[in-house]
Amino acid sequence: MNSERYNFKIIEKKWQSYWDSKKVYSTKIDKNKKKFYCLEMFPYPSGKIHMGHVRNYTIGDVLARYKSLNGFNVLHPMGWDSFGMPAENAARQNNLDPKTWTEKNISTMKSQLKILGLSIDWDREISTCTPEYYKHQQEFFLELYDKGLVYRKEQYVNWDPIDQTVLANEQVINGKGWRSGAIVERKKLNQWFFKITQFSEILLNNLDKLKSWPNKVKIMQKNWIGKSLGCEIDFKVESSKNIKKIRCFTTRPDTLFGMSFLALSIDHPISEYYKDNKDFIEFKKLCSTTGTTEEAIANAEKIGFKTDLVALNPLNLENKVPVYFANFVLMDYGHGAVFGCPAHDQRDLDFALKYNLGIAPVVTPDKNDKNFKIKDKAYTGPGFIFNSSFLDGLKVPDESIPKTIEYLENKKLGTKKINFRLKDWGISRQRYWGCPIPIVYDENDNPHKVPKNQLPVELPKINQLESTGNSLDKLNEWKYLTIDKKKFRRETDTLDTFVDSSWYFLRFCSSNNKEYGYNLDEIKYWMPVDQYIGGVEHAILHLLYSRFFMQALGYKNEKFNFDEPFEGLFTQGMVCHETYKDPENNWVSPDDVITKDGEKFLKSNQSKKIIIGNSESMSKSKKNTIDPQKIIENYGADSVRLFILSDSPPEKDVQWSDEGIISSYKFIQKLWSLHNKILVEINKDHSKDTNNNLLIYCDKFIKKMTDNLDRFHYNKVIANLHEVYTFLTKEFNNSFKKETIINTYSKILTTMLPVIPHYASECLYSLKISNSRKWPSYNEENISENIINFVIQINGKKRGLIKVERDIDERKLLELVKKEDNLKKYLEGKIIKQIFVPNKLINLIIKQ
RNA sequence: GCCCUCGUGGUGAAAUUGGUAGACACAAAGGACUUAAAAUCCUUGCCGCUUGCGGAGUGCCAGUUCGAGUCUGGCCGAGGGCACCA
Repeated sequence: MNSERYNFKIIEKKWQSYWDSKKVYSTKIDKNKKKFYCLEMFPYPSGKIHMGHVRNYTIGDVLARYKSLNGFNVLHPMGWDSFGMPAENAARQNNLDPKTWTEKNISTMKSQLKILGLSIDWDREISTCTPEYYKHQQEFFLELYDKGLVYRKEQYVNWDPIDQTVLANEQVINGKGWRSGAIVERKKLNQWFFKITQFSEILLNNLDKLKSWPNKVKIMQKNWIGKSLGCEIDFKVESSKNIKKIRCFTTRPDTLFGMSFLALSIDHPISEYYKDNKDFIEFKKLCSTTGTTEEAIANAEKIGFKTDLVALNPLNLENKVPVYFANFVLMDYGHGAVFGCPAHDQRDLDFALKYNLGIAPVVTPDKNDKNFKIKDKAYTGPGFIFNSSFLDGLKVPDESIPKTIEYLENKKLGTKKINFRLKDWGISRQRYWGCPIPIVYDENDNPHKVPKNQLPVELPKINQLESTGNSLDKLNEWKYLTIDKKKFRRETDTLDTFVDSSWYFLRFCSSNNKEYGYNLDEIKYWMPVDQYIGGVEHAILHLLYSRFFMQALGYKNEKFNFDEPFEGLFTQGMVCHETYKDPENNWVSPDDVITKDGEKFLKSNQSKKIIIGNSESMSKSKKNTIDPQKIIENYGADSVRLFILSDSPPEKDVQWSDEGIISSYKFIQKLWSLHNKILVEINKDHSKDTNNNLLIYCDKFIKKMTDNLDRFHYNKVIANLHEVYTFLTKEFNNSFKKETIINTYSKILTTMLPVIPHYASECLYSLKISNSRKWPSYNEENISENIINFVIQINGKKRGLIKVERDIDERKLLELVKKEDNLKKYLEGKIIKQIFVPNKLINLIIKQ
């Protein structure tokens, strides 16, 4: 009998080298098999893997292994999102080049991922910072250029003064750079753009097709694209200046009769007329102090600057209203001008109340209430138009908006217009460590494509980066070149790293294809990604850009047989840990904390008590991280996988706990001693089974495992494993035939393969059964037991539970109920109603 | 301010279509084994009276229903997202 402890160190290594040497997870096209493309968001090689990676890749690995057991041809690749700023920052700090730093990190992290026992096809590994990868990206850039989807324009950009780089709008968080945290400045630069707005409509509409995406993400993207249907209206202006009209965009033309002012953005062209006006300059200054982000301004006071202009209501020329500059109107949406209808827009109402402007309601919620009044809350709900001359009686909003637009168009007063909030994607970055843009400029500053045969434009090697700004721009021997005796200057900006990750899933389908970024046959077989798994922080940027890339690449020549890159999306929660501080308010790592008598102290100075803070997602800045490598070394990969899945559903945050990982480790040890007990039991070879409990339970168990794996309820999968352990420990006090044990137990072990692959492989191996690894099926008939617990309710309350035969009828059951001694006291009186749910419950309504 | 999501024991959570609330695990307490400790195993959601039984109970208040954690309305609280988007 083999009763020694389960030695994960030997066994995990053994199986990992077996999988490696046999290339078990390397994948090829097999048209006889259904494919499954399982992809986790590839990591940025920042140094070492963290628990977030462990969770992300464990979830993906469980799925990949499960699908593979179910007969799918599974593509499960991994790579490195290896361009980006941290490499530059680290290189500056350590006086080395970003390439060396990045390559070292990749090698560390790859070895760490390997000891997790992931079923990854490493033959397809890619790294975005290699010329083999970005060569194709440069080709795509030029393709998009030819298609008119790339353009250059001068624009105000978000300038990060610390990182000396430009940020996309999406990368500015509360007016600060998303990485450096510096307050963002406005600066005018020549920039390259991808014309993502060309696909606004399709990117919006396709969201409906994405049935297996979280609703939350779809709503975020929908809001981001921000389609609104409305109307452009030119307001005639009476003015001493040369101003004839002001164009506004509105989604509520039906409230025109309630107009009492017109408001302009401070950046509106008309502001030119006031640029020398001292009061206006003061006003502009005042606006800038309130900040530009919505949340800061949300509760800020609405303020305005009254001009000497007067605007005319196109539907009622008698109605002449003042024109203001106002802090709540944005220049980069619509035309930077709105008409104010205080009764039906809260901002307009706040503004009107401050400046004593008219508040005329034109929508009433109740058709008969013609005296509807507005106090301090604007009415934006449905209703009927009134006080509006020929518009009166129209139903809001279904009739009123289209009818008003129709009227305005007929009278040539306005034009129906669809507006999107989405802006084009600025892709230029003033950085060294990124993909070079394959463009050169002639002496007149006209851009030219770098010829295809000269691709890739390789990033020149640099020994030491300049302390700030773009080192590439200062590298004259690279920057200036001659083609056909003409002098050129290279584009020294590099591409936003979101470009790198916008097509990597295509590259994985044919990582080694030299001719082109992908091979169309491979794409047609593998794409789309069946399940994409990653953090919700990429809900908008990365996912939207990837969706755009598919549209852009497939655009016109329609090469792809799919619209959307990611069929299914799963966003996993974060890994959290308590935060610790010493009495001096410094963050303390869990490694430096010791527990004594239920209280925590600083390990190096045990008189210092630790202040325990909230559990927050693991981050270096709060020092509440746990190093996965150490945990794997101490407890094994299977224990870590088991724990990271066990406590919370994968889509929610999970708390890391030392007790939890120890408990998972112990559970595997317990499974192992049970396993050895079962091996002994098999050899006893009883001639027949004493009962059929094992068979019934096994089928029930497989059904539960199957259901829970299908629905991503991995925490319940772990619970099922605990249950089957408890069941088996009890059941093996009975005797079963060798055949029965092998049949059921090998199925049970097979279901463990996705979660704890090393352990389950070892157990199956020691059972000496054939190597065919197939997800077990279950017999639905076995699951329905013959004796069931029937719930007895009296007046809606559960009063008893009786064991009866399956499919018992109502009459028979009632007889049994009446015989039950402890139910008799509830049954005094007359049964006036009874509800019978077959095989479940009976509810007796009794009147006393 | 708007949009979305979520409120279940000391804690993380289960409860597929409305039908046995608290599976599974962590912590704590008690018990068993042991000379003792560790390890292991068992018991325990709350309140009330003697093992048993009874009562209340899924953020709060109503409603629908024979029956509500689950459905509807209102309120309170937490988290996430955002663009004052007209």
